Amino acid sequence: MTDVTTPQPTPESPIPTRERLLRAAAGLFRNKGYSGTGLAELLAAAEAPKGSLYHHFPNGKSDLALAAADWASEQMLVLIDASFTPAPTFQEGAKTVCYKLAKLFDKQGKWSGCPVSATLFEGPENEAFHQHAAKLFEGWITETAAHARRLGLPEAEARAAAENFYILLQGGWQLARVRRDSDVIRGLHLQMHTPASAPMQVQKNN
Amino acid sequence: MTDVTTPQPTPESPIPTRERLLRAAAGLFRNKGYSGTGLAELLAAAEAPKGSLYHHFPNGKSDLALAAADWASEQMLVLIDASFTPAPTFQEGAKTVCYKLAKLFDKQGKWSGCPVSATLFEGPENEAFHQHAAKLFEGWITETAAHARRLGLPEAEARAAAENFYILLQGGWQLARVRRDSDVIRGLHLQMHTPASAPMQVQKNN
DNA sequence: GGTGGAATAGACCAATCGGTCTAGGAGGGT
DNA sequence: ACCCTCCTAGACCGATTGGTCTATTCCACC
Repeated sequence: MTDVTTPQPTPESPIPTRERLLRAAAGLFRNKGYSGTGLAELLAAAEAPKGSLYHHFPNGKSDLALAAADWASEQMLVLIDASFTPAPTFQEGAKTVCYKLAKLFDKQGKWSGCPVSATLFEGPENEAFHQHAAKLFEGWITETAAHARRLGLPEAEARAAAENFYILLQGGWQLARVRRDSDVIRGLHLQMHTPASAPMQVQKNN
Repeated sequence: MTDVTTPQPTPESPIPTRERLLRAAAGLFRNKGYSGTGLAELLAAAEAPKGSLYHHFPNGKSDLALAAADWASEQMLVLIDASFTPAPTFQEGAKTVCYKLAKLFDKQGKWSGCPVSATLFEGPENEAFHQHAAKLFEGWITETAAHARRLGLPEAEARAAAENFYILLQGGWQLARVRRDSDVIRGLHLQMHTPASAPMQVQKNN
């Protein structure tokens, strides 16, 4: 979830080809979709020749897409953990996730979509792609639910809260993208379903 | 938002070519994305020759995409109006929208994405595409906000409630798609942000 | 019945697609 | 020095892409 767009081959840390490919793929797929990204463009962005691609990912574009989705998903999990672990409450953790994501969006001027969905939703109508996406998404929810439980939410509510948070995040992500306004994401936590909290008042930024 | 996938040239109502193209485009783009859909496949689905496409949409695929997004958006607006107009409260209207959408998904076995975002988010990085998508999305929100106002929500809350509903809908749509489970959408209204309502308890389907 | 525009039909095109394949370079092990 | 393996490099391929163009059909109108 860090800077994805630029491979930036820093002299002291020459990013290995395989990871350059992953980063370029994740970045491009997020912006232009799986089928919207050509191999030529991808290889140019990764500064890698075609031979390297098919060496590291024998099945070519589809292999790369799955791996790139994994990579991006992992970044998201790291962000989730980093946000919830030090949080005093689930609400606070969720808020931190929103703010971190919003900040990321601001930093990298591009308004990319969710990497996993962008990569895997279309692509070939391949069932493997769909199941892969499903697995990654459920991973986010499961991880979030674990934090919810740890932070004191009862078993039943924990999973529901995680799902709800995920839904808000995806929807907000999309609206933020279409408006190019990261404040949409920052405001999400105010909308969160809080089963046993005080009645909240609407305080959006517009 | 009705049956999109099958052009079905019923003998008594021979759907005009232009609309066959729109339906086929909306249906295919939802499933495979803009760049994931080839003209050949599209024309086959619409049972129209290439000449007709470029007659009705001089700029070809991109023109068709914009028009198809308009068409799909209009269907959505109809569904929104049909749901909110007879509703006694905003909550009830929103619930109806969810249920109608879920039913549609069940009926047409395919788990397509949101037509507007699928069509317009990728596609060419074209700025026109982005602005078109933004306009359509805001249209949904504005329409929903109008119903909210009509149903008694104070001005400030009306727009926020509409936005929140839209965010939930988009997020839920995506989760439902990845799980192939329309109940996700049916359960959305329970998650709705209800500024001044009684505390709600979590009642998800799993 | 003829005429003109709207619409249909599909052959055709350059460009690009994803993918294959061979050749060469880099570097450690012996 | 030699080899062997990992990786890079890009020429090359058939298939498919979106788009153009000409010919033909259809039908309302005079």
